[in-house]
This record gives sequence, C-alpha cells and structure tokens, in this order.
Amino acid sequence: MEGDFPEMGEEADAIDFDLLDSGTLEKAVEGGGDEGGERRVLEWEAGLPSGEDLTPLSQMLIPPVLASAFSMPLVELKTMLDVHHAAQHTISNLRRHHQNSASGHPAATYKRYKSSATDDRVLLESVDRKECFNSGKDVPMMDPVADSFVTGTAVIEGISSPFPAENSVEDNSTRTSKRPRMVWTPQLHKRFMDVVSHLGIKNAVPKTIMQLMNVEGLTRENVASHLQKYRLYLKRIQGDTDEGPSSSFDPLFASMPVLQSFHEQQLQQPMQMQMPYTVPVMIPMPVYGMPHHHAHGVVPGGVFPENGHPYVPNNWLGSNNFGSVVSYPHFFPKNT
DNA sequence: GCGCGAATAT
DNA sequence: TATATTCGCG
Repeated sequence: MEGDFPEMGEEADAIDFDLLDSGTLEKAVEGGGDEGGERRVLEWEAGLPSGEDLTPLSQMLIPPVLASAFSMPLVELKTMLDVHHAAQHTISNLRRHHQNSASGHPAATYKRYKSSATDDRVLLESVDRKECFNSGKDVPMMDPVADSFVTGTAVIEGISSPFPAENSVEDNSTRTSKRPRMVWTPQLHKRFMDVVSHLGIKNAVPKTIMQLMNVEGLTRENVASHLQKYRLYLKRIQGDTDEGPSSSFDPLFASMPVLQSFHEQQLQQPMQMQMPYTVPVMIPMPVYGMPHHHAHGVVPGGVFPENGHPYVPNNWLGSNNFGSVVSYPHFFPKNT
C-alpha cells in the first residue's frame, strides 16, 4: 500500500509526525504529498536557532522555583548521549518501518486516507520509555507533565512505542522476558478512542483497532483488554442514565480536562499557550477521513465540527469539564 | 487455527 | 483498579 503515496524522506517523516499539531496539520497535509519533503526540511532548518541560541542540555529550561510554583516535577536533565541514543533509535525505527510495510486490510483502507506525512506508525521516541510500560512497582508512572516536556530529540509527542527499550543488541528469539505491563497513557487512550469512534460497533474489534491505532508494540490483547473495559463503561453509563444524576455525571468524575478539552481548545484557540498540565502536542489522527459508516449512538460523544464525524470525549463521560482531575483513570469507577 | 469476548487472574 | 491471561465458542 505504500505505493499509493510518494515516499518522503525519513527526516521529513520524523519531523512531521513529531511536530504536527492540529494547527499545522493542514499545512503539512497539503505539502505532504509532493516530493518536497527534504526541501522543506532545509527551509525549516534555515529558520532554526543556531547552537549558541539553544539552551544547553545541561541547563534547565525552567527555573526550579517556577517549576515548583506550577507543581511541575523537575525533569531529569539529559546528556548528549541520551539525545544521541534517542536519535539513533528514532532513525532505526523509521528505517524499519519503511522496510516492512503493513498491509492489513483495515489498516490499508485507513492508510489510504491518511496523509503521507503521518503514514508511519506512531513510534514517537521517548527518552524515557517507562512512559507506556511499567515494568515494576518501583517504577513510577511518568508524570503527565514530564510526558509533555520531554527532552532529547524528537520527543514531544505523548505516544511512544509501548515496548521497553531494547537495551542490548538484536534480541531475536532469545526473548524470554515477559512483556511489561502496558500503561494506557492519555495519548494512547485518545488514539484508541479516535479509532473506536470512527469504527462502527461492528468493526470495533481488537484486531482492527490495533491496526488502526498503528502503535508499535501494541498487541491485540492490549486492545482487547482496554476494549473490554470500555464496553463495560458504556454499559454502565447507559444503564445509569435514569438513576441519580450523580451516578453517571457526577462532576467529580466528569473530568479529564486535559484531553477532553484539548481538542476544543485547539480548534478555538490554536495559538494559545498550553498550560503545564495540558498535553501540548496533538497526535495526528487522520482517521477523520475514513469512509467508514459511523455508528452514531454507539459511543457517547459529539461531532467534529470540521467534518461532522462523531467523536468521543476522552473521558467517555460527556462534555462536562469541571477542570479538577487530570487524565486518570480513563474509566471512572461508578460513583457508589 | 484465528479471533472475539467474557471470565478470571495478577 | 488496571491490565493480563485464560478459555469457550463461532
């Protein structure tokens, strides 16, 4: 299926899906189909600050006092070695993806409607790959803030491969270690919701969702588990609609303002500076152009104003936003 | 055998 | 609770 689109340079790809937000998506989509990827990169580079203008890696971007004032955890400082490693990993993964092109049927249909600028899998390098997988109890989940303010090379996204870093060389079949426990970050969850809401209830099955999410390392089992939880959630809120108003729309639980309101914020005020607890980068999610028959009413949510496609608020609880709780859990417990 | 989904386990 | 794993079924 990759023959459907002219290929772009690797660098352009990396930059595109790392830096795109909803504000720049259209522009990139326009120029994404031509062969000018490398040229565009050069143009961008021409406008980039020189090395002297950049803050050294060893220096903090935010003064500790200011960080604490906004309850922002101090991000661990990165070294050039970290940056180098992250860059190497990004490049190698991009190469790998250009080699083996997936051609699953649903994904193929999906890709046809994707811009070539975002045609690669979501594998946005994270310097700290503990973000999506929590290997042990001693490893705390990455803070949403740190999740946003990643240091290093191409890491500004929220999604990275759920795989832990393969520290050693090519570990082929000698992998006996179990896959670490996955963590559904808000970004992954949003992607999940975007895909599910654009599939009918008929097509929203684990394998299809997995393929459309296009996240490296994400397994069908991962999705199935999450989907099961989502269905339980749907069942719950549907069965609760006639009970007390607090049962399904308790403002205490109707939160996740970061993700839920983020989309709308981007649409209305694209240039507005993000608050520390917001996820600053929109994940390119071009399933909006999918030809699927949308199952209206299957999932709670509204409609994308730009194209009329249904969407689901990321808290799956409707449009209430009382702005108190951040991002977790995705599925709120029944208010008992 | 594959994949789904409910049940069960960790 | 969140996620993984198992298991029966089509």
